[in-house]
Amino acid sequence: MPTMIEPDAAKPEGQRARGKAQKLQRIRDAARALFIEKGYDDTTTREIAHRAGVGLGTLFTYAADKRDLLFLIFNDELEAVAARAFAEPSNALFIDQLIAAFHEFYAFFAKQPHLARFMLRELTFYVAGVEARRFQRHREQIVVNLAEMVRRAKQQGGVDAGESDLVIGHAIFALYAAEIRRWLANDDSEPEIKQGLVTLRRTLNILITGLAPQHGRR
Amino acid sequence: MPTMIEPDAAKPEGQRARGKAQKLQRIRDAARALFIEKGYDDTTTREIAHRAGVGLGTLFTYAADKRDLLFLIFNDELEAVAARAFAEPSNALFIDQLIAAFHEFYAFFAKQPHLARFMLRELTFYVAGVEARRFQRHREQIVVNLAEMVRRAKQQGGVDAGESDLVIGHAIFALYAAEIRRWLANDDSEPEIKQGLVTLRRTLNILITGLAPQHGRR
DNA sequence: GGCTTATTCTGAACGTGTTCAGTTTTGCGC
DNA sequence: GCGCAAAACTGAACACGTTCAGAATAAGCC
Repeated sequence: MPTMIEPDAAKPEGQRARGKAQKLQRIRDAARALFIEKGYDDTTTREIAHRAGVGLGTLFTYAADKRDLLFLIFNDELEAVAARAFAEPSNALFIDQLIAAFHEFYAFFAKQPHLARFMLRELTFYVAGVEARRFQRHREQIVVNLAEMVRRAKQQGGVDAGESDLVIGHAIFALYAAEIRRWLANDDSEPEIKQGLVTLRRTLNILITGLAPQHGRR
Repeated sequence: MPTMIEPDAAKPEGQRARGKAQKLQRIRDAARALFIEKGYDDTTTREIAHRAGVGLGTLFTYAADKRDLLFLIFNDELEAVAARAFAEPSNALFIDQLIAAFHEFYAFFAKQPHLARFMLRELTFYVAGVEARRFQRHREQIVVNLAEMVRRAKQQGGVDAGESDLVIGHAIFALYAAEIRRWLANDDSEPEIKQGLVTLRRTLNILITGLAPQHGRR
């Protein structure tokens, strides 16, 4: 069956690009299924390649390394989560705004606590892969979003600090990151979102209220 | 030269224990030298075993895995640093007490920025090795020390927060951990301690002062 | 269609961390 | 000294992540 001039494809893409896209999707699906089924460490790259129906070497033309496969899977979802978290400005109390935003992340990570642990483990410090770098940019974007949230709260009078929005954003993110780690580290069972958010709220409240007495010195 | 009855050893230890102690020391020295010389990733366990004059398998009776070797080397020093950091109570301003304590850690990590990065990378989440667990206990101990510092500051009137000492200790540690990571992540050159502490101070000051306006609402 | 070039794919081969069955050494009672 | 059980040691073997020289395939051109 040769020279069958393009069935119905109106795409400007050649069949090369389509092949790549399909393979990428198969690799993504295979990796996701196996990572969830067997965990990150117990999944071998050979298995992923086999399940995706590609050669072992091919895997590494789509992802820089095994780590990158993990990010390849979750980056899209994670960006969607972030988009939802920082969607529209709110008039609620600043602390409630923060908790509402972070709630999205807690809910997302609670769905795959095991892999969440790995993502949070692997994100510390620089990595080589393209997707890993995307992950880190995404992280920085969250800080920027938090800074923007601080800026608005300042305007509305809910916040009045003598520091730049960005530095404050970093501080908020640091507390969130530490809390979510502690929340996920607890054990292998399904983590309790509500409980995690209560603890996070207490911690963030310290930052908002401050430690020093209102008028005291020393 | 047989039956030479113990040259001058007054130790109650048999020569077995002494042999073990010596080997452990040789392994420590070899690992430290190579890690510093070539970096963590570029050092192989074979090299370490060879340099230490032991078989490859022997290495893993002294450390659970390669990671554990890293902690095996630095745990002692790190505990000494912590002891110095939290030595005696001070009457200085709370923020100055904190900076003075963390200064010890910054100075220590600045000596081996490359390996420091690895330690901070590897410490996230549970690990198998004995030394790695010791490292985590050490981490928790710092939080406890910070909580104690908070308790004293409360008594002296420098701090007046509606939260438990331990929760506050965790928050302080979270901010410190995030800052020291950012400080070390910047590049491969020697990090500037002074600069790092300035940033840390700004961040911790936010926690102490708080974000909310003193009397305002909303 | 044929030819050439660029892209993509592939699995054998490599390097490395880790294990473990077998060997060597030590401690100890006689 | 002499056996003998326990402890410590060892390197060949294994499993896995990653690389790369060459094979296969698509694209472009006549």
